[in-house]
Amino acid sequence: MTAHNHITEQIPSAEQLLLSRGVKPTPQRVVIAEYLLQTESHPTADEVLSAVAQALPVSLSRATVYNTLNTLKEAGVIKEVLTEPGRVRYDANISHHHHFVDVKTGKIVDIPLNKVEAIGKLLGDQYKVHGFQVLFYGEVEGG
Amino acid sequence: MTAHNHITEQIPSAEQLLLSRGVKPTPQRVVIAEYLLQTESHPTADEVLSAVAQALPVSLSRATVYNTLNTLKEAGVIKEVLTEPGRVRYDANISHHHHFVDVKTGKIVDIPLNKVEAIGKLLGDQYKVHGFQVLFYGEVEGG
DNA sequence: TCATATATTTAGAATAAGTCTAAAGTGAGA
DNA sequence: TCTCACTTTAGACTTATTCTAAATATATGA
Ligand SMILES: [Mn+2]
Ligand SMILES: [Mn+2]
Ligand SMILES: [Zn+2]
Ligand SMILES: [Zn+2]
Repeated sequence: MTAHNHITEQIPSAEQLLLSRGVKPTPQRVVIAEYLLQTESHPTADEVLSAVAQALPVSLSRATVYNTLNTLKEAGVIKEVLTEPGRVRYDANISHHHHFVDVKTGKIVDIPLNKVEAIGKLLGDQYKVHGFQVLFYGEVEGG
Repeated sequence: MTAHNHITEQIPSAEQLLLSRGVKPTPQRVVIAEYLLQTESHPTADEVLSAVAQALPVSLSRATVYNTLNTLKEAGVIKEVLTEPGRVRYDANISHHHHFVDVKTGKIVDIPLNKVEAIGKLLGDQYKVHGFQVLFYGEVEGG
């Protein structure tokens, strides 16, 4: 990495991330991971495809986007976010955090864990909470 | 309602519920509402169809199941529950409560609000919590 | 290097949940 | 009884996602 190469500055980190999780960093995987790492928009597979297709010199197929998203998810690089029926969204923020869905704009923003400590109380003035849902995953005794 | 008619005992309550929400209680709607009111399984549309199709003297089409589930949801009789990609589940428990997904069996059980008050702490010995997700719906300032 | 094995990508077919359409059925009131 | 709005229906359609089978690329190692 040279000092004047400011465009590819962050590429090594996505590559390193994939390598550290045992995922071979192909160009398609790297560019998808980079896109997810720099956005906060929680995009769908389609949104990833259209955002990344032009940024890639080589062509990128729909199947590869889905393959890559599933590979990254299984490797723990990204997480699925389910907010509405029929579409899966993806999030490179794999820390234990939560999401706030703006029902007006559809935007999904991250909520840090500490904001949720007192879940029955207000989130803060900037959020008008219509409702919330807690979804647990685990095992029940005698399930 | 006669004293010896123990089979149709609960039918009036589903009918009354639909009437009270401004939904015309057709036989198809009543039988679907009854099924949802008596189960705790959070069924999908397909599961509703196969559970209810044989219990109904008249035929029941897939489109009517979807129409009815959407009608009941818009009328506030039932709620959608999103737990996994690609399938919507339905819940006649419209109280503000939460869900616990058993990752072993796939069963979804209700969690009352008070259990969730201290969300960072354990749910209780009978639940092994692998993780949880809080999903807010509302509006963000400057969204 | 070359050969070969393995992994990845690809286009397009297939699947599956859900919606739409247009026609037929139903039923409460005029 | 007639009528009109509402409901149900079968099947076509849409859309997100997965599958398939062939083509590419990458890695290994003789
Ligand atoms: Mn999508
Ligand atoms: Mn289903
Ligand atoms: Zn997030
Ligand atoms: Zn429930």
